[in-house]
Amino acid sequence: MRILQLHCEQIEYTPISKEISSAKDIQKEAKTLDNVIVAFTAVEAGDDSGIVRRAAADISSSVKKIGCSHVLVYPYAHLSSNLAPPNTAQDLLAQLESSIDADKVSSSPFGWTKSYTISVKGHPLAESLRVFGPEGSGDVANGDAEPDDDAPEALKSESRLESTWYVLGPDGTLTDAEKFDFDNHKQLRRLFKHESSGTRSADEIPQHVSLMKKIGIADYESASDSGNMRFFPNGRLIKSLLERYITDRVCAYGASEVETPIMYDTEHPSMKSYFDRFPARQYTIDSEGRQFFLRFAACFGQFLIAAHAQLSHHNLPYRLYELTRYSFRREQSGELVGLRRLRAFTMPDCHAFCTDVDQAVTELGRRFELSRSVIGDIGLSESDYEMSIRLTRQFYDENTQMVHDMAKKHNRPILVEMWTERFFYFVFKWEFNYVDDTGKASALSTDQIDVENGKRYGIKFVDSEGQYRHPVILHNSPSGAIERVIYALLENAARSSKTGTKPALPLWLSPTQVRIIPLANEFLDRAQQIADELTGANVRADIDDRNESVGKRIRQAEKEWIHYVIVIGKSEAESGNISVRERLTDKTTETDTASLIQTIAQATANMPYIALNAPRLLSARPQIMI
RNA sequence: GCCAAUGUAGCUCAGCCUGGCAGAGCAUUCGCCUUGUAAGCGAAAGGUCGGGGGUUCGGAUCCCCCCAUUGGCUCCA
Repeated sequence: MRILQLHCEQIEYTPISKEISSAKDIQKEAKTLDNVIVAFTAVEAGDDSGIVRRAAADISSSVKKIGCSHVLVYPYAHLSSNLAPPNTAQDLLAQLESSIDADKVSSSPFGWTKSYTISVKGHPLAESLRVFGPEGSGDVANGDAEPDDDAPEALKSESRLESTWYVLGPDGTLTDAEKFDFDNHKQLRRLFKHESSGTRSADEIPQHVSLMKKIGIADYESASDSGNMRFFPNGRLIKSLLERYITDRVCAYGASEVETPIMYDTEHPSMKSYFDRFPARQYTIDSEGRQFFLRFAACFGQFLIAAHAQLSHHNLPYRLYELTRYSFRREQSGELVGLRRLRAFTMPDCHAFCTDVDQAVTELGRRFELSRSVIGDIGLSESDYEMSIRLTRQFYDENTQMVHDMAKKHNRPILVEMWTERFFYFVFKWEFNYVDDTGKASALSTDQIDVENGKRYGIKFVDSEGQYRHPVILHNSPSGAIERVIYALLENAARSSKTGTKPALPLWLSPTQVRIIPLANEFLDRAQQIADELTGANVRADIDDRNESVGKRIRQAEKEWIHYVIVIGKSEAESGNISVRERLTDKTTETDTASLIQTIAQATANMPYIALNAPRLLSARPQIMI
């Protein structure tokens, strides 16, 4: 049985014509009801009185919570593709109507096509979908309703979730977070407040929102859904470089890259029980009567591949990797901000299938080092992020040494949330969080020890004694979402400009690394030669050949955060040298192309190179930057 | 999703309170200048004042609804 429950200002419906012969004859007149909970109900094959009782109890509890005591039961076949026979449905609907505990319960006619107009109230409990199956199968609640008796196990558990907050020092001391002296760890205090209480104070727009537009990285696309960004050439280039770098590193660590579908059948047994564990907001898509959801991570695709593989303990850890473009999460509209929180985002997602928790713990250590190294090479320093750990007390007691080793490596205090029992699929999880100047914390890198999904997805390996066992699974994103990395880099740039340093992107990510400015048209050929030399040495160089003053073109290069500017005039054309202005030091030096190439090669060593993603001549380039 | 603020030229914003010709700077185009390290000079073009409805002789301006962005709440697998 499926019930779409709507708290309405008003509903007006008019019976039009009989659809089935067993429908009762009635008068075709319009009916209007005000302030009413409308329960659009589809009775499905296999439904019985027990299910009706649970559905009635659920609606009754909504009546109490919402404080509206008029219910309209509205037969609505369109909620299901697996309907009960009409006679059964009519019986059960009548039972439902009489079992709801409310001052007034009415129903609209069964078996008639009806036209209706409806206006639904706007409050958190106004809309919810309930699916009631046979006893024990787990009912599903969706929408904004609070967890109640028919909510999934995970939600019920979460509401009585008991956790304690600590701070773990590099030396292994565990201090009650409330008693910890945060004076020298201001960002960690912000993280603690953000994670534990949820109260924040920010009255300014995060800096990266204007920066992402100003330097031509990304923008909102009003023709799409909120939280789906468009990336301009500069942004696409930066994303490509980050994606390539992270993918190379994950493959070098030992993962095999795969590609999996972005949509999955909601009725697939593994998905169904996963949803029951994590009823989240998804995009859904209909195709020939099947309903699909857009993936919110790469887990499903990789798990289904692993379930298909013939695994033995010799193969483990088995590491799969995918760069998801995209992962989709239909976050509430009020939660979306710039590049920090999106509905469609790019995420490196690497799973490792391990024989047991011990092997998982060892593997986790390797991935911790990988993540630290990746996040550092990308351009974020250790002081830019704070670490947090979530774990069960039992896991802590059994793996104290490993947790303390991580703390020692991190070498700064770590925020710890410890649960008395396990509610989620993981027993342990660490995260690096970027804390921005508005006090918001966002997770970047993360890894988790999953002790549940091996079984759920039927992933098996043969152990040394010939027995089938389910692996323990690690879920790692070494960098976090790519968009979020760009957000962190931009926020960092904005922060440095507040302290008097010029804002900049790391050189290896700069869309233009060298700008060449010919003083007059006659020097354009020489500028082209230099640009050719630089390009040949994997340096992104372009030429501002516009008929503008030198001052203006320098200023333009400054606004684009271009690290090196070369001005070519008469003396350079004659001497063969170049005059290079280095933006961060504000110094102009006379040198030659080869040594500039060497300087740049050293500063971008080991990082990938992708060619300029725009016409070389600025005169040929439309303006996107603001 | 809820509450609040904001939405005017490609961008940043004035005008709105107190209704009466749609404005500025930057960017764009054209012309002049032929440039030496953060804005050379002049002119032109550029508008569904977020969308819809209402009040009014007349609405960017007042009222209602909707959409988007941002902040707070909630949420964040």
